[in-house]
Amino acid sequence: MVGIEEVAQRAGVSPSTVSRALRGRSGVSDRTRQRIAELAAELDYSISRSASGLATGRTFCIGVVVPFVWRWFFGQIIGGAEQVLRAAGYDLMLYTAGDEEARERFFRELPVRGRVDAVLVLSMDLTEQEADRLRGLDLPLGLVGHEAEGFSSVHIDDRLGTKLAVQHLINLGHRDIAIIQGLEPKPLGAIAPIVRREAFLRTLYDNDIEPRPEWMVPGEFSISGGERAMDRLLAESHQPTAVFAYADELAMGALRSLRRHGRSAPEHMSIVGFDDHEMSEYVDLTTVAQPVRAQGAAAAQLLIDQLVAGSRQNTVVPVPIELVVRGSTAPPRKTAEL
Amino acid sequence: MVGIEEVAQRAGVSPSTVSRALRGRSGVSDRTRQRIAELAAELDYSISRSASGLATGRTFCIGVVVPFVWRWFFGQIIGGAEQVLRAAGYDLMLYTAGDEEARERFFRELPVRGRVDAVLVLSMDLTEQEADRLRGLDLPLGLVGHEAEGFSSVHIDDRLGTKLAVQHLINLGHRDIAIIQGLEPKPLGAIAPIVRREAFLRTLYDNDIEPRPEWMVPGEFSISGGERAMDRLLAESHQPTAVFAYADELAMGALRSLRRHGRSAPEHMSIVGFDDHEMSEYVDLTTVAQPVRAQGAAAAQLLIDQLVAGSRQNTVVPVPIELVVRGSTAPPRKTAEL
DNA sequence: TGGGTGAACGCAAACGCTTGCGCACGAGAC
DNA sequence: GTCTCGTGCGCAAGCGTTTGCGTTCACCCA
Repeated sequence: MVGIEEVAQRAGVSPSTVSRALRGRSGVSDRTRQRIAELAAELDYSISRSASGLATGRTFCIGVVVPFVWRWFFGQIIGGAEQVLRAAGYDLMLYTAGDEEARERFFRELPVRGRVDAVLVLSMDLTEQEADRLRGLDLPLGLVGHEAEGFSSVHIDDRLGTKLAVQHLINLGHRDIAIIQGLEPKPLGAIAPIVRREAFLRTLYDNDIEPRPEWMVPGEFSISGGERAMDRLLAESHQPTAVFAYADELAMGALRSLRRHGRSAPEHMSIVGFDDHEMSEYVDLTTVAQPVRAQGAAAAQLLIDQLVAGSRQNTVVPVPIELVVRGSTAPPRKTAEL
Repeated sequence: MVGIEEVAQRAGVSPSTVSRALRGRSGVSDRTRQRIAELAAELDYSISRSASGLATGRTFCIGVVVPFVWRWFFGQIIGGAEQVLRAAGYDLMLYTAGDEEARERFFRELPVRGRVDAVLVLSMDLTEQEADRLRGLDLPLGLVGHEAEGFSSVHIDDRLGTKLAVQHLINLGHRDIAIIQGLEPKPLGAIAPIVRREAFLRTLYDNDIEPRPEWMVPGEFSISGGERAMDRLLAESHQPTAVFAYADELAMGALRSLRRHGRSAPEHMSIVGFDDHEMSEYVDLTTVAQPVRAQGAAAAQLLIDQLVAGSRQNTVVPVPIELVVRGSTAPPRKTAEL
């Protein structure tokens, strides 16, 4: 492994000059700089990140905390973020904190300490304690999904999205509308489920529809979670004519359950999801589309901006959403009771 | 940020002793060690990774190189790997090298240099040059998907998997079988497409079936890629009764195309995929199942083993596969020409 | 009682890079 | 010809840990 010393010797200059030349600092003549750059390339010199980090206090690394890597949604965001970070010369360090144990451990040990220059948190509703722990790092912080004090953030309007979806159902003539909610509102859950649930209720009220508690079922965040949720709905004596699902994956599970019970959408029941998952077009699901990759990219950019500016100014970027009407929603059958 | 010096002062010992105590080195009395541990916890001391890395030459970081983060398949593998790495005290640094530009850049700049203790490459067919570049790092190397000199690896038997799938179709009575191949065999592509294609041909030959070139269509690795591929097949004057798709995502696209053309599987055409994607059960797709998360975990473990042993011994772990028969395959219609 | 032994710990030199400061030198201004 | 100033560069002191080696001290055995 060739070090800065060797490059310096070959170039006939001191290590300081090599350092300055390579980092683009002033105080080096163009001729020398050029020569050093060539020499470095020729020798395949690569700076020691540890040494550089020790000397400067910067790691050129961004920590990204995510509940699950293997969800399409998160993969997209990470992909978007990575592209921006890479372009800015930063590496991405991945931390998953899906289950409670991993999460507790992450915030206790805070393995990002001294490893990263900024932290990006994806779609996790942080407890005040967790947020504080991160704020204590004194690093630029980013958040995708909602807002929090001390964080730059990028997020959609969950309230509006929910309203778009539910109002769409109502406009089609539905009044018997169920919701498959996200995770149970636990302290460790995401905040979006709560917001969407409230917006769901509000939209019903605004249309003089009385919600029925038995039509508000929780759904674990997965296809099979959605399937089980729909199973429960179908087990009710009186069934809704439409369902709003917290996420497309839940909606897909609902569709599967429907099919297993010999029903289909939208003939027997209309279903609308949220996210516009890659597969949603495939299964012809009406949904609320949000740009996913772009959110990751935008959040990463906010952090980079802070890092290059050296300032700590938190920004909030709203993200547009859109109702995409596909084949899973239609007016209710006259003979809804089948 | 409290450093080792402060812990040392408060404990009334030298930094050396603190270092030894915290790293579990011998030469520290149990009483002192205990005291230091408590003090470190109390002060929320966190070691400077840069400094430690500089002194030891180890980063406790593993680089993971992946073509795309947002594919379900890779997300799963990364998730599996992360869990193992985290448990062993390593962090995960993510590098995506999906398109040619990113890939070329990655192998030229080799940003992992001096940043990681080992490198894990996921499902990328490395050119000899690329593999050499990595070998030049003189670090433990891991590979998921196939084997390569100088790498520990974890992979399935693509040949066998393909044979299982195609033979299944033949056993059902199909003789007019098409293949939707993976990426065109480019230098930068994966090696699996080539292997599966060859195994496909061999299985046909072994059953005295003559392959038809017009029934071997390429498919870009995505749902819409599969859709376009099936469009091409359906445009042929003489059509196959069954299709083997390189991956489930391609198969799903094929199903979509089929439906768009007013056909369906398995009535008009049988379709079998590869991977057992999360969604495959949902769309009732017959496929070759491989454990995905487990492969990531196993590969990570191979690297950890090398790192703790300090030796450089490459191991190859074969991974079992299994044909999962679902509803997308059936015997051909008598009136295949519809 | 003296010498040997091992445990517990401190000293100081790395590790490889960065950067404030100082020096030399040439170019201009007077 | 002196003075000033700016440019280009080297010196050396960090940055926070680790670790080989040396020292101290208590203890044991001859």
